[in-house]
Amino acid sequence: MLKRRLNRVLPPPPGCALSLCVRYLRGAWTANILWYLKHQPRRFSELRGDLPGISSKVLAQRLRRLEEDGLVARLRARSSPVSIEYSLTDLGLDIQPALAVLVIVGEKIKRRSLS
Amino acid sequence: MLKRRLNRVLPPPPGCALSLCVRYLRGAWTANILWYLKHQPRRFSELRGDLPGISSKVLAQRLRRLEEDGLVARLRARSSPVSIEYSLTDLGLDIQPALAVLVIVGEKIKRRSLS
DNA sequence: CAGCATCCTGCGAGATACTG
DNA sequence: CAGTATCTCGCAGGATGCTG
Repeated sequence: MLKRRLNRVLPPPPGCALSLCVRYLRGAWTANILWYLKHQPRRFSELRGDLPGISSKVLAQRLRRLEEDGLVARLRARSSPVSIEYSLTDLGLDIQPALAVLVIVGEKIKRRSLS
Repeated sequence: MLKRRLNRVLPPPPGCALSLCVRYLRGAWTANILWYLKHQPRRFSELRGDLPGISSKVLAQRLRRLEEDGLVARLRARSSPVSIEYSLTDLGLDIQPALAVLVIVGEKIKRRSLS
């Protein structure tokens, strides 16, 4: 059956740069995954440790989409005990400043909600 | 029936500042709505014009959540022809720099995908 | 004008179990 | 270790129509 990847969800929001970028961060975990890849490549189970509560299914899904979107690269490091490293591509690096600002705003929000 | 608002979606991603902030931008239109409120207060139908393709239902939902989250303020401007103005709160202003960076990254992405 | 009501689709996510 | 399979739930969003 023809799979209808018609982009029905998130379909015709204005094609401006903001929507373009936000689209990459869809999903509750996506931004955090990119954040933990900032400093070094990480393996699947390392990322699962970084993100307490994520299921392997969701992590695999997010990583797969990030790879499709060209933000994350996949490298099979070893094969005897299977080991796969995920790292940021150039595009993934480009998006990091945006995440940094989101973190700063998030901390402001946190402080505000405490007071 | 007891409505189970258990926050099942987006529930226990690490409670870090990044997740906190990303939570406010959930939804395809949210970031754009905030963006169009940046320079001046806007009325409902003005926003609908700003965001070609959005339905009034979705716009009303997003505005309501933004109001709950404390990012947007609602002001009944006139009552004879009902007119309601939406504007950014201080918190809504705080998040603007993050959106600005997302726009810049989005433009980089756009340029990259053209070449 | 500024929405709300209703019905429907598709995706993100959780839980659990299983595999090479 | 790095996933896949199956099931269920809830939300974002579209379409259409209606209201004060």
